[in-house]
Parts: sequence; C-alpha cells; structure tokens
Amino acid sequence: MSVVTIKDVALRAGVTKQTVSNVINKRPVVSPVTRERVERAIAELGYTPNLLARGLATGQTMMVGLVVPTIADPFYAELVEDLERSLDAEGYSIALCTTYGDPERARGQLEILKRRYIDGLILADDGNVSHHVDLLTELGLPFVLCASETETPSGISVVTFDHGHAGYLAAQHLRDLGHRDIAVVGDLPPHRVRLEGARRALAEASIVIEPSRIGTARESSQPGGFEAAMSVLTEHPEVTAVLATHDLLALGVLQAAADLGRAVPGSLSVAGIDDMAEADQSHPPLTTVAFAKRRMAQASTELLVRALRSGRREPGVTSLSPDLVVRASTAPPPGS
Amino acid sequence: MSVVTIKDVALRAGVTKQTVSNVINKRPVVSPVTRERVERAIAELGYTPNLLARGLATGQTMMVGLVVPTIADPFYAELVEDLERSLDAEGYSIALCTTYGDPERARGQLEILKRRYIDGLILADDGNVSHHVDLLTELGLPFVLCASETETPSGISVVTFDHGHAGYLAAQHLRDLGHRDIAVVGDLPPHRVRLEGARRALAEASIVIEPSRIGTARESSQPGGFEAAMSVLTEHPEVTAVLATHDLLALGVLQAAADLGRAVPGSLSVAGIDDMAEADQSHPPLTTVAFAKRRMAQASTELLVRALRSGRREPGVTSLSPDLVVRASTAPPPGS
DNA sequence: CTGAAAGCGCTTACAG
DNA sequence: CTGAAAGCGCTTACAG
Repeated sequence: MSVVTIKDVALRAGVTKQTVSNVINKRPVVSPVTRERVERAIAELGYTPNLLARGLATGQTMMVGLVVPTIADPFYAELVEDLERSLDAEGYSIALCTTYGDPERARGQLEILKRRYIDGLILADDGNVSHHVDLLTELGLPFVLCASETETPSGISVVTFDHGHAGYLAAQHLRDLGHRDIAVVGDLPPHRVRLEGARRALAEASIVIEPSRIGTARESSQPGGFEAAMSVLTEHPEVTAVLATHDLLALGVLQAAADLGRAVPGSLSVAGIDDMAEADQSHPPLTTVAFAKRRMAQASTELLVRALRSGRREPGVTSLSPDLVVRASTAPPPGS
Repeated sequence: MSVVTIKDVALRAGVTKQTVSNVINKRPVVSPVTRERVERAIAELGYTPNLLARGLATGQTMMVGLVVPTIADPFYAELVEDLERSLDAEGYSIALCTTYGDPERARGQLEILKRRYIDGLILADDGNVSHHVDLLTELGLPFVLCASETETPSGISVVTFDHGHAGYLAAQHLRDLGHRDIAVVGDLPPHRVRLEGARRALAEASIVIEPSRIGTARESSQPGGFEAAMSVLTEHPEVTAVLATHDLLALGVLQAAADLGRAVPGSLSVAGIDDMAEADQSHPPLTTVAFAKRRMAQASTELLVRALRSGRREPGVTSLSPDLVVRASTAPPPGS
C-alpha cells in the first residue's frame, strides 16, 4: 500500500506541495527545471494523487453513477458495458446501482450516490421515469436519461431511439422485397409508434395494412407472438410477410409458421424489431431492426460530459436512428 | 443540491461539529437531550454526511471495486448483480470495472480504483489470474477472487465451485435413472475435474466410461459439442445417455440427437453442466448442474467484509457445492 | 515562478 | 458529556 502523498514528493523534490500540485495539474507556471525535478520525484516515488482528497478540494470526483433496473437483462448489460467504455474514455469511473424497478430502492441508491459527490449520472429508464426525474432534479445533479421507450419527459436530457423509423425500416424492407400482403403482429401500446412508421413506409407504395391483418398480442413475448400469429395467419393465409413489432414476438411468429407448415422465408417472410441476442440464433436467423446500444451509450456520455464541462443543463431529446439488419428470415414473396 | 454540512447542523443545534459527529456515529457519549436536539437539526436540514470527506478522514470509503472481464456475458452479469445486492446489504457501493480480458486495461483500472481509495475488491477470474494476483498483492488491497475455473492460486482468498462434485451429480443422476451405456462429450482440459467426478459416481455402480465413448470437443461450444456427439453416437449407437461437461456442448449434443433421429429423452438422455440461461430454453429443456452465482456472490462478500473488519487476510479456498437441476432432457433408458 | 495560508467536510484523540 | 485543535491529501487564490 503506497502511502506516498504530495508532501513526500515535495520533500524529495525540494519544493513545496503546491508546486507539486502545479506540476500535476499541468499549470504552465512551473519552470522547466523545477518541473523536471518534480516529475522525477513523482516517478521515483510512484506517486499518484488521491482522488478522494482531490474530489473534496475541487468538488469533482470524476465519478458518474449508472442507474439501471437490472443487469441480468442483456439489453441493460450491454448498455452498461458500452457506457462504461465511453465514460472510461473520458476519464470517468462508474458507480453502478441497480434498482430492480423499485422506486424506493432507487431513491436510496441515489441518496448514497449524492453523498459520494458523484459528478453526474446516467440512468436507464425502467418505467418509473417520472418518479426518478422528480427525485433527480431534487438532487440537483446533472443527469441524462436513456429511454428505451417512446415516452420522453421534457425539460431534461434524454437519449432515445427513433421507434417510428424502426417500424419504417422494417416495413420498407418487406415492401422493397415485393411483399404487398403484409400482416403485423404486435400492436401493443408501447409499439404504436413503430406501427405508425411501418404504415408510412407501406403507404409510399400505396399499401394499406388491413386492420384485420393486425394481430394484437397480449404481451411482448414469444407465446404472445405465437398466438397472435396463429390467429392472423390462419385467417389470412394469403399473407406473405409478417412484421412483428418486437423480436420476441417475431420468435413466436417463427414458431407459428413452423406449426402451420409455412417455410420461412420461402413461403413467409418474418421481420422483427430490436435485434436482441436471440434474433441471431433463431431458425432461421431473424431479419430485424437494431437499436445500437453503443451509440446510445456514446450519445449519453457525450451529453453528460458536455453538461459537466459547461456546468449547465442541456435539455432536449436525442433520437437515435436504428439500423436494418437483414438476415435469413426474409425473402421476396413466393412466385416473384 | 443541498450543501448543508456538519457545521450548519452544529450551528442550528447550538453545539460544535464534533458533537454532531458523535451523534452521527452513534458514540454513546452524548447526553440524550443534546442528541435529541442534534437529531432534530439533522432532520430539519436534511443533512447527510459527505462520504468523500469521511473517507478522507477515516480511510474508509465504503466502496468496493468489482473487476470482471465483461458484463455482456450473462454469467458475469448475474454475478455482478448478485454481488451488488450482497454488498449493498453490507453498506458498500460498487465501482465497476471491465477488463475485456486485457491485462493492460486491468492494470489501469486497478490503478484508478486504488487512487479512489476503495476499501477492497472482488474480481472475477478472466484467465489472467496470476497476473492480477501479483498486481493486487502489490496494490495491498484486500481482495477476493471469484474463480470460475478450477485453478486456484494459493495464498489468497478465492471462492470457486466444486467442479468435481458437479460432474459427480450429473453422472449420479444418469446412473440412478438406470443408464449404464454412458458417453461423455467434452474432455476439454478445464473440464477434467468434472470428468473425474463423473467417473467417481459411475464407479459406485461399477460402471466404467470406456475411453472410446469419450468425445473430445475441439472447443466448449455448441458446434464443438455437435461434432463430438455425432462421432461418438454414430460409433456407439448403444449409448443411452450423454453427459456433456458444459451446457453449450450439451446443446450441440441435442442438435446431434435430432440429426440422428434419436428422441430426447425417449431414446437418449442428455445432461449438461453450468445451468446457463439457454439451458432452460432448449428443446427439450436441459437437465444440468447449476453453479449458483448468488451463493458465490454471498460467499465472496462475506469473505471480503470479514477481511475488511478484521483488517487481516484470510487466504484459502471456499469451494461451493453445485446443484442438480432436473429438467426434461433425461429419463430412464428405453425399455426399462 | 515559488511559497505560506486557508479551506474542502469530516474524524480523532485530548483537554476541560 | 462537550469544546478547541490538528489532521486526512489535495487545491486555490494570494502574496512575494
């Protein structure tokens, strides 16, 4: 345990500690020869500034809090890893907090972070946004919100994905393949924006999604997608492509297609949205629209760092564009 | 941003700050009436001690570093989440570092953690154990190592799983179902201990694993398991059960069984080891042996906290017992 | 360009 | 049981 302090360095270099401090902080007020001497002393002693003390003196801890509902969900795990990477690149360390979606726990965690005098924080929406936002503004820390959903509270910095464009891209892809008889599986409230985007893409080719071809899933899950797909596909065997508003639903659609003897993509094309890890491993691998967590991480970091440097809030919504990922579950309609 | 300090509280309560400090730290030297007055002032002002300042004064930051190779791997993600939970329960916050398996990066991260004066750290083995151990002892911080593999450097605190017992449990299960013609897929160097355990269990029923029935996989992956299983099962069609030394391999075995027209578990039983998330979602769901990350997290936390309190190292290996998880991929051999 | 002083917010002996 | 002092390791004006 090296307990070497700035005082030791000063002693060894034959100067006072504020001169050492000046050298460390690269203040251009130190004569080259003195600097050189101090630097040698630092190297010889293996000195490295105590961040706690510095934090207390400057009010800057170079530490940011990361608040996520859980890390067991791969989406958040990836996001946290990407955030760690981008924040690390800016010199910030990370204090990780998980809330399990519990507002009480979140409050406790935030209290502690505040007592640690972190510089700011990034939190991933876990559905309790409004609650957290109140709490956060109360704490007075700069923060940015990574919103996975479409609701975006105003007056704060939020980074989100353009869900409408996601729907647009998926539908555009199916449309460009030549599909005209397209069904939608999903129609869950949080996916409405995606559906609208899909409508827009199809409208460009004068294709209208018939209401009867929209299968409302009871929940965004594989079974949910399965049931909805079974019902839509048996009622509308003429459908050649299904757009699922989430990969989980799409996985269920794949299952339904197998049960109905519809080869994918030979007889039926299936596209999802999200690009979760499983999308890559389904049979066949799923064509989908990816939300790039890394970009979300970078944008969030950038926003926070800028706010930290400038010292003022920059409220507003940054909407990230998703990417189409074409895999093997989509093809032109049969007989084209 | 509440900037209320101990001084403000003292002022309001009409005492000096060290009396406030005494109240906060529950030192039994304060008269009830003074305490009451101080506590009211604290409540009224919403005072909460600055952990940075306290850390500087006491040398205790109540912060521990968590060093893992990645969080994108669900194993580590779960472990980190469980560690966060158990450490939080002990009052510790977490500084998260990912190394990506890069020793250089690990060194950098550890340097920073040291400068933050964290109290101790827990790190998950990423294969560079020995490297890290040197670095860590050099840093002089109390730490415990979560070793997922079997190699356990001595002289330090390490928590690991009993891999031999894992193999034993899997083999015992197959044995007790009545299987005698058992093949093994795996045989990778890191899985040797598991294989030994399996041998032990089978030996108790006088069953010997014929060397020709051991399929050596080129790597611990689904394709690796598939290839090894194809070769063993075609050469030894009499085999009624396969023990894979890892779930990934077992998933490959399942695939091979499907290709060979062997129904699982009707015609062939398959057991894995690890209980990764996918094991629950295969067809059929995989019988396996689970390594309880939560227990690993708890044991590690306990060890570290004890070391922190006692102020001295407690080197040694804590070997955690795994659990058999029976799902649908195993059954008695056909015709029994 | 360098040094003496005060302060960040807390705690820890140590007198009274 | 309470208060005055010194210190944790750093930084920030401010004289020289």
